[in-house]
Amino acid sequence: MPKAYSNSTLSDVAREANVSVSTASRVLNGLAEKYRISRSTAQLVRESADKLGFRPSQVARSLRLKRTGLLGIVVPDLSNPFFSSIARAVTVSAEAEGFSAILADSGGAVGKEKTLIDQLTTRSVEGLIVCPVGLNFEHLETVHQQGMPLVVVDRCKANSSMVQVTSDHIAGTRQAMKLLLGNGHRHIGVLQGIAGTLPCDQRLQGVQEALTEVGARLDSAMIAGDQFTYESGYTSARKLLTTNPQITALFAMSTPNAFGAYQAAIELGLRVPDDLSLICFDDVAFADFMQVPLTTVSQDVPELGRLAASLVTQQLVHGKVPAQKTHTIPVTLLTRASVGKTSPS
Amino acid sequence: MPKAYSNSTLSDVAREANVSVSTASRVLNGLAEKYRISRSTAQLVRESADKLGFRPSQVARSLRLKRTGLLGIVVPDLSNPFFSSIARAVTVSAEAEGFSAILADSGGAVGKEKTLIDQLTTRSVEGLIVCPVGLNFEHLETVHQQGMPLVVVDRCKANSSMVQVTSDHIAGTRQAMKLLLGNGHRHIGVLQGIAGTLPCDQRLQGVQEALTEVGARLDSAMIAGDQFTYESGYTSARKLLTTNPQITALFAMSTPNAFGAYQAAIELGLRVPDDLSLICFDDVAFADFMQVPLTTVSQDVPELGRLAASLVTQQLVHGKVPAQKTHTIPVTLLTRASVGKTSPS
DNA sequence: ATGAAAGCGCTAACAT
DNA sequence: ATGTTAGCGCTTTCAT
Repeated sequence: MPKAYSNSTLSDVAREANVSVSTASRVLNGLAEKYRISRSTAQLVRESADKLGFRPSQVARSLRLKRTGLLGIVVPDLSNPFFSSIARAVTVSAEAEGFSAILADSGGAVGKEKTLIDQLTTRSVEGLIVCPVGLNFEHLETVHQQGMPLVVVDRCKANSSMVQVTSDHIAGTRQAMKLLLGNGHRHIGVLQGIAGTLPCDQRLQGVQEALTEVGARLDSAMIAGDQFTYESGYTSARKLLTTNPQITALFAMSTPNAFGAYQAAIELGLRVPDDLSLICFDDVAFADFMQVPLTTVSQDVPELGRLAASLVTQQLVHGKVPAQKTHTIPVTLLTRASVGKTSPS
Repeated sequence: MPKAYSNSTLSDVAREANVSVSTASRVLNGLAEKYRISRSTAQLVRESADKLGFRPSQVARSLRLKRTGLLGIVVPDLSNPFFSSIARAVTVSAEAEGFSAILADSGGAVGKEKTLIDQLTTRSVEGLIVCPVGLNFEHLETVHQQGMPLVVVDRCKANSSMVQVTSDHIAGTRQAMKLLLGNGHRHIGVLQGIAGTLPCDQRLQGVQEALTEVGARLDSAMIAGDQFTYESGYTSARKLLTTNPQITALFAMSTPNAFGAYQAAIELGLRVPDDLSLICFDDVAFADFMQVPLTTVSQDVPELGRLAASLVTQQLVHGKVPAQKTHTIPVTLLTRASVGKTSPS
């Protein structure tokens, strides 16, 4: 019975089979044909390898071949379903192409993100998929310019030469706004995430565009928030709703933002959707079982990850440099119960 | 301005500094003192390294030192918040101890799990944290017996010599059952997950024990289900509720199970908690915003991951072999709204 | 206080 | 059809 995991090396196998290491290497790498190695020798080598439970050292191969088959993936928070879903898609896609992925969690800190990417390059990952914190891209640009295949997901950078994958924030937001506006809402508050990040900026732009089309404009007093978190949603919704009592609808940039807003609404005695409509970007699991099922703009999260992974593996295995820099994934409006019509006044 | 990422090697640095590679290596590894290398030489080496943007190759180091600083983590489904939360805790803890983690998703297939672990060992990971599918442990036992530091999380194996970390399923279930029984429920249906896995078996045992204490017993006709999924919960709840109309409460083994059950209840015209009480193991994000906030037995998921990671890193960096084989993490009953009293009959 | 050289396990160019 | 050998980039023993 061969040991399943051993520390025997190629030279052990060669010795056992009475052949040279090159012959052993060739056979074990399926190059027997090409080198016209006799069937009997090949067979012998394979048996020896089997007997010794030979496992080729990827480390040694990597050093020799200068290819590690390693990808790095960094996200701001893996406990956030949005990012874990991306991480899953990346891992699975990478695996299918023969790559393994080293996972890193930046905790939303740019400094940490930088350190992690540094470590990953030091480990000779062949490609990088990163969901950046989104405010500083210098370290990403640098590593990209040095020739590292790199794909940025979600919090992209405007005007960048890096390959980027993101949802269609503008179209998604416009759909959401269209629903709100079509239902008579004219005083719409915006709960924003991290200002300056592309998802945030583009959603803001979508709001503006939609408003412009109906001859309105976005008052900066109607915008609040600074994180994609529950707390930010709660605090900013409270602020907005007390300062601007004329608000009939809230557009939240994330699900946690929306839940925070919902809580704020309850505390202020506002019923959703009767007194206040609520819509948000991102989707929740089990949204249908919520007190008020949220109407959302749902992103195709696995597709973001899948595409990002494929963009780097295609480049790695087939040398296909992505023709397009910016890849935009469509989103879907999921109409549930949290948006209502304004009462005719 | 030094290049941030380059491909210059140690010998490049040595040449630049007019010293030997050994000296360069020593200085750059902080061994200058120990080898009594002159301050000026050391300084020169550092400057050269800086100038060339030298980044030591971890793969070369790994080959030489036979230490990769790599951990493997495999889970059945990273898009499940339970597992992504574990993965996060593991990654972060590992990182803090100087390790990186390769992430792998088995998709709940034992065969895949086996292949992945095989690949990971081939990549010379120094330790393994695995949330197994939970039905077959041979491959895990094997790799463990070969001396690989390995910690099993969640779906553990009874009577194993492997190091295992899991929640206190029995105590948690008994707490849940105590609540149900205290509220007068005597006809309690059980929605189980993957039969044969330890979490499933122990929860079943907890149900039995609690029932025995009040002089009742668990009828096998009151158990249904075969996965920890929504569908399994839905199907088995429908079956149980139609076959046994006397049921007043359902104990679900997972949150998705519980949501499936909730849907089934709605369709059967049963109100929760008035007509049917519902309680489940695992917790949901935003449970408070559910139509009927679920009463749950909440696991300390991050702690499961943290402990597992620490168990392997402690062994790796300090040679501390875990004294205990089985590590049980306490759980907490979170009383919300889905459990009611039976109507006096 | 520093250097030369072996060798970790593998692949591939260059023999024969 | 198979073997010899250099070398990937690093650490460390042994010299000096």
